[in-house]
Amino acid sequence: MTAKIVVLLVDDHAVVRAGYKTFLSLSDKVGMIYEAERGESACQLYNQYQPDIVIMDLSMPGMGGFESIRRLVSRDAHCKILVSSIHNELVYVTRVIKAGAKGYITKNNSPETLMAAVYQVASGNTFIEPALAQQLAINVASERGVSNQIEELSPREFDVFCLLANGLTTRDAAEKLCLSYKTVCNHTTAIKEKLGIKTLAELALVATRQGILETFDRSSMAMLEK
Amino acid sequence: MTAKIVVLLVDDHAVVRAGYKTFLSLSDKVGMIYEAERGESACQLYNQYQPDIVIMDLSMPGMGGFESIRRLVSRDAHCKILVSSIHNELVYVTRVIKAGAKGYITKNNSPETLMAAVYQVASGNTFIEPALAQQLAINVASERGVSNQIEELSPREFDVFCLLANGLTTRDAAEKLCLSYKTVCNHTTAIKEKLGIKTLAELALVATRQGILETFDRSSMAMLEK
DNA sequence: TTGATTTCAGGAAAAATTCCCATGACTAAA
DNA sequence: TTTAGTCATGGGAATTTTTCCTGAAATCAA
Repeated sequence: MTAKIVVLLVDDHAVVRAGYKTFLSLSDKVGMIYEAERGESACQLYNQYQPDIVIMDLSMPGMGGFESIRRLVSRDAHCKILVSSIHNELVYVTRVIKAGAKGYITKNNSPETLMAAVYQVASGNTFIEPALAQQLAINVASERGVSNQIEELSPREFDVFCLLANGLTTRDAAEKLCLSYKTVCNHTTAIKEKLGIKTLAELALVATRQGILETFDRSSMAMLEK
Repeated sequence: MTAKIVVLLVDDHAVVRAGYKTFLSLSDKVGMIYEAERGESACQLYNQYQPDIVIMDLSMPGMGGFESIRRLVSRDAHCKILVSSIHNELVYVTRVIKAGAKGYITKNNSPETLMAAVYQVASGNTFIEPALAQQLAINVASERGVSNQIEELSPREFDVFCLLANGLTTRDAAEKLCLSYKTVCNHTTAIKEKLGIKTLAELALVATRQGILETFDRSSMAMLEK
């Protein structure tokens, strides 16, 4: 057996990091575990320790998970990133893989599944959570784009889409993405065009209906629908 | 000190539960820790073990955190629920407390804060995360109700609000309401001001969270106003 | 009646958006 | 290697939307 797996854990929630550490330490193949709260420090720690695998949460403050993935990959093309997300929507899976991650699992998995994913990714393979992989396969086979028009958005457009859907102004989104205001304007126009919508409100509705935005209180909404 | 604190942990993510267990076991005042993946089983386990405190995640599949709180409280009015959420929006705090929870903290807290919250709630007090409590106090003091600013909209403003929330453009809304475009613009500005929002996307989000959708005619609006 | 509030809307100014264009980077095909 | 295509980025000008201020008419409660 080779050396132990060095892990970099990126998640803004201390509780969640503690959970991962507990799970990971069940295996004797895992060595040092470094932790980062956000994307910025993750990049720095990555360079410093050269971990065998990065386990990353998607929804983080600051630059966010997607941008973090892109940066890590642009620095080191062989960077092995396993995304662990609370989202079980297919849109995310495809996006994340496109961005350069090597694996995707949701957080409601057993330690065993997590470790299986870690081994796979750390040894250079890919790992998509079986249930999601199934759905993905079906979707692809049935010729229907994963989530219709949203899939047609370019990666950058998707970034902008997410921020706008969350209620950010064009200016705020530009700042968050470190882009010119005009660029975001142009992306926004393209997004509206592709999705066939006119207002930001529609954009937010599309996002919520696709489950891209967590609406927090689904139960009471379900009640209203009846 | 009396007997140890019996905890019921409700979160659909195994990793997160593991994190809590790690944090909680740092204290010798915590005794048994039971776990539930979702609201349904939480109710059952609650009856079975009568825990001193329930630590609950908000965003869960199935009945969801919100509904779970209501059920637990309706069964046992003295049920002590500490909500631990990834959301740091005030809306959630107030709604959760209204639903009957006794505490609210976000997930990016230290073990110490978590334990402080657990002690407080378990011993019959309440605990709101300090930072959020601050904001809440400020909001209340400045007279702006947190969640139901919608109540402050005038009837006409509410009409406009509903249309915009459904994705209509200002022009379309004006036509639908037989108003001048400028009038609708002005109403929109007033609405944004009252709700403290900047974009139509936010408007749509507020509407979804309040469960207001496709309520065009005045009759159903009158119902909502009560 | 009086004062407060709501509804309506116009004009001028400010801000946001669209549309068109150009650049550089990258990729896939010929 | 050349070519063609896409993507991301943003500038400039024109256009559209929104804000802000103003006032008039209507309603309502005290």
